[in-house]
Amino acid sequence: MSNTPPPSGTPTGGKLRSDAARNRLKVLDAARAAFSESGQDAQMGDIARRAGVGVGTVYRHFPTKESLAEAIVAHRFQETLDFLRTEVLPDPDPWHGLARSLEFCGIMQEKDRGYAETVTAMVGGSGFDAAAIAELNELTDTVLKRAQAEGSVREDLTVADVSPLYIGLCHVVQAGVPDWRRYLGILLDGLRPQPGRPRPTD
Amino acid sequence: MSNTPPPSGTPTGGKLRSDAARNRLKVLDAARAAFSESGQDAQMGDIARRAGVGVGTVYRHFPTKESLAEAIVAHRFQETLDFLRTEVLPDPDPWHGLARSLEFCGIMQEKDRGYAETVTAMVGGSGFDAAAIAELNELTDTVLKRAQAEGSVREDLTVADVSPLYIGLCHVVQAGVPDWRRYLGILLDGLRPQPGRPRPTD
DNA sequence: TGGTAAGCGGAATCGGACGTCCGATTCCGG
DNA sequence: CCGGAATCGGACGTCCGATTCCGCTTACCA
Repeated sequence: MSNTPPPSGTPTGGKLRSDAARNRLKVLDAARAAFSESGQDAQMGDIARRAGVGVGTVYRHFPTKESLAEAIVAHRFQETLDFLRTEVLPDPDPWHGLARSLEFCGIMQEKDRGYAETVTAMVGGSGFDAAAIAELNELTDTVLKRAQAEGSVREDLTVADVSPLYIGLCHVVQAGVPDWRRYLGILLDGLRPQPGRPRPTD
Repeated sequence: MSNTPPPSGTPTGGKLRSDAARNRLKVLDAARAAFSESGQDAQMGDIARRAGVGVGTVYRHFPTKESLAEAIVAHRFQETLDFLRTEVLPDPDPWHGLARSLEFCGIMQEKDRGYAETVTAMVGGSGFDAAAIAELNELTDTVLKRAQAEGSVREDLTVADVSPLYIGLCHVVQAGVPDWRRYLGILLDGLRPQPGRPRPTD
């Protein structure tokens, strides 16, 4: 016992020795690549190799594979928030913004086999930085309300209805459906105000 | 070498000794239960235990875990086809039939953690009884065309557009979204003839 | 520059799942 | 009722990936 190396959450706790800090980044990069390619099947040994580092070093920074995976997920989460903040929220056309945010999810999934897992975690809100979750919901809610205000989205939808769309889309992409954008089109049409069926409440 | 135990595809090749036949069924049942609970993570040892049989027996009937999994998938596939044949096709209301077939998928997924995998395989048509795949497509196509004929579904949809819906839905259910039926509702609305946007071709 | 604690590398260890093997047991035709 | 072919059962071998351990190296400060 007597062992509690720097908690090593994403934010580096105390200062690290310069080489340690450098290695930490190399490991994160390598892990990002490995998880993107292989999802949870990525191997610690492989990550170490890609990082040009020994396994021991990987474990020094992230005590378990799971903790490393979490760090990657958190990073992807931030990337997603960034996109919403800088691209979707400022979009003058709320409907377009909403569509783009879904498309973004599909594109990410194409590049990153682990993205679906991230999305599921985000939506499920499981064990996450509460602030990040809150911001995500707030951003989504804002865009949704704006779109409803301009009449481009049905009135009865809430954030809780939109979240699952991301999950479904990611997995459709993951399953290798080549023109997932067509699927996305169907989803989007389902969000439009429905003429004959104005309020599918319940 | 010199070994090629009864090919052991789903249809029992030659006659089995009575106890062997009995055990084969016990194994299949146990496997069904195990895969339903744990998906691909189900363990051979556990399956044997549930079946009240030694691992050796399991391996006698299914030379690898994968072959056992395939048998289960094939079984689920047949169940699905049965549902389409007996419940959806005869439904006088094609739209209702279509909706029910999607709902069926959600319900199966709730009961069976491995169902999404089955659906993905069915849709991808990977390594499957070609006849079964053909029937699946034909059934779906028939229902879809009927619905289009009565004007309840947009004209531009094809089987290829509908299949991904199943994949997405399964995974939404799998992710634990409690009211996935609401998600299903959005999907279905997206299938309706779209007033302002009649032909999202491309 | 020397001392030293922080870091490093990677061989060795652990654990656990699949699949094999073979002696014991059970069906079934004659 | 018998003999042996077909089956069983489950201990054991194999493989593979995560994690640990520890002697060696290096950054950093007085």
